[in-house]
Amino acid sequence: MQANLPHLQSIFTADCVIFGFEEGELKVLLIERNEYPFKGWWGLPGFFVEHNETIDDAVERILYEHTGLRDIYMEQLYTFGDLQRHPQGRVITVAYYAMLRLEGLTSLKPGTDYVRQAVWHPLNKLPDLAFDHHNIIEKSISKIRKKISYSPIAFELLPEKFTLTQLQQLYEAIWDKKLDKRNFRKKMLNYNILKELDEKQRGVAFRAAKFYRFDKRKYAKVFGNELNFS
Amino acid sequence: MQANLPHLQSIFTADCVIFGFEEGELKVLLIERNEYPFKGWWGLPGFFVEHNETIDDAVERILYEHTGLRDIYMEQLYTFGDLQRHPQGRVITVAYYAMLRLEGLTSLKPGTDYVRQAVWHPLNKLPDLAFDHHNIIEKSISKIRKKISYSPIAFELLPEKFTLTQLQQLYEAIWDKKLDKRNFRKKMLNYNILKELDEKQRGVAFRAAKFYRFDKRKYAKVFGNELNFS
DNA sequence: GATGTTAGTGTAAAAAATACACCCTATATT
DNA sequence: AATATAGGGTGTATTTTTTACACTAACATC
Repeated sequence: MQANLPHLQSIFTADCVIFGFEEGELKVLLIERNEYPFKGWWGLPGFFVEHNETIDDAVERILYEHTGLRDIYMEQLYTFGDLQRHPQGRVITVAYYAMLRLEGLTSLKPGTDYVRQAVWHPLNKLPDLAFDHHNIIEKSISKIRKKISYSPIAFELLPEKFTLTQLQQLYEAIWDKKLDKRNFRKKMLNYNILKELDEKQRGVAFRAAKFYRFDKRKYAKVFGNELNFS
Repeated sequence: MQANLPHLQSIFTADCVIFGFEEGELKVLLIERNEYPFKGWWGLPGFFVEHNETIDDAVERILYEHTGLRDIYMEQLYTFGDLQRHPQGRVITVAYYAMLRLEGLTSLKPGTDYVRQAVWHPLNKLPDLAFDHHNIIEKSISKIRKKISYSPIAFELLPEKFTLTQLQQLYEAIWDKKLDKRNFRKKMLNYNILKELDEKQRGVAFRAAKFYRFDKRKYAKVFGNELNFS
């Protein structure tokens, strides 16, 4: 594709799909590539896995180098190994995903020349992407939809303190579907994994909403075991 | 570990976790290795992925070479890349799993010298296994437990025609838990994905049970969409 | 025809899910 | 000060789903 392609450093890489939620919208973290192939394109943070590091370590390192984000718990999504996914030959990539609270994470500083900038993009208006990254993002979304059905990963995407409306909007964004306010609240509160705080919203031009916090201990009790059949 | 280790042909492999169900018991397909490392040990069918084949193709080829099994739909489970999982250095392995009807699959013929024999082993008395294969099997089981909660993959593990009791025993084996017969039947029949056949068991020393068949079309309608929230 | 073994069935009670509409309250506007 | 605006917050009746629970039916064998 381009003259001065770098040598392949290994035949497998790790990619990160980082989701964030802000203003009722799901976003994904993309980087602008500063290196061939796909120089100048947007893509997922991702790079070669070194020979002496585990994949888990690699993906953490790569995310940090590309975006400055640290200590993000990522889960493995899928491994992609199509023959044409990389223009320089078959490169297998292990994709990981994570969900983040988007408060205060607006300015991201890449720590490598391979990346020009890292920017949150709304999921419903993504640019063209390098490699098969569109495909990887698709797969992540469908995994998240399933997962949120039986485990409240949603909390990862919200600030520490959140209102029930924010929580509901998040579910609505992930499922792309309106939910009933009263039923949603009833169900959520019945799980008993939310802790009501004394605090309220401030400076809003309408009745202020109560803040809630997610109770990790209770969560483990409720969702630690499998779904029930009988 | 051993003198004449073969050269590493690539740094990643694909492993197969094949589950079968027979006589109320879950089984997994293991091979006896005829090659270092772990010559003489039991392990999962697995081998190197060639440079010009997709992982999906590789895993299908490997399963065939190791066991003679063909046209088995396998799903990707997880990619394992710990530094110590292979004695010759870091080898990344992509594990796939599948579930099979165990009728008539008793005699398996390996087609490669790497494998001495392929044998079904009951899940609850596995021998010591090569590499991290115990770990891989563990992870497969927990995936199956989750998956069966929201999609009836159980049918893959039963013969074409099965009785409701067989179906129930399968669920009980996967969940390691007794279920109520009446409730189980009611629920299963209510899904409307079973077709009652005219046929009955024959030659059994007690009241013969009706056979059922799994209706794929109806299944897609019922389980095609996600779990519901509101 | 007695025995043993699994197949097959119903109902009442409890729990969960759903559909649905109005008043509350903090600010902004006039 | 009165009013408008916009989201916050709540209850109930109905339906659906889940659960707990025990006996008779059918068939082969002795």
